[in-house]
Amino acid sequence: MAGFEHYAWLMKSEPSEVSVDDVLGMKDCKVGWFGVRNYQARNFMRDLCKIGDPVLFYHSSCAQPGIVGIGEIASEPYPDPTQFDETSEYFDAKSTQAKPRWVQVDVHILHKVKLVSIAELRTIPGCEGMRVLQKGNRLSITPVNEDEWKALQPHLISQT
DNA sequence: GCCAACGTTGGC
DNA sequence: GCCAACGTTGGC
Repeated sequence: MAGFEHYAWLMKSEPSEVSVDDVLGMKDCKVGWFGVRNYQARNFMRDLCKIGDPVLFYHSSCAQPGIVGIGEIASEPYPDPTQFDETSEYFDAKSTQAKPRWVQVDVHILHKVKLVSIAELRTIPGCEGMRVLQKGNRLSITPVNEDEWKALQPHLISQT
């Protein structure tokens, strides 16, 4: 993806699976982004996520979908262990230790923010183009460019 | 619960 | 390689 522009990442999680509070309760406030089974999303992690890239932590498929926290990419890509776990819903019989099909990165949560709901997000000038707002978007990881990131800043109110 | 949109699968 | 069928996602 030559010339592909990104600055930060928006990463979606269902709070019933892993919420921002769950991550804050984990060691070093860090979580492995397991369970991605979409090639485009995988490729973002494999090829483009860099340690230190800013992350918008987003809750999806819930009563109040939206941005709930700020974090950063905290590891290089590495094989997603759940692909080898026969008891996991993310098990992939076609994946091998020698040739893992799925990778993940660690995400470190820095702090929570006051919810920026998807409805509010749609109204922020400069954020209209965000992938997460596009019809039919289903990627769990989407790039956020620098202009979108800057446009968002006044709306990100830190919460402890 | 509805339903549009999308990715994946598999027969041909 | 085409494409219909199917399953999943996710906001509403």
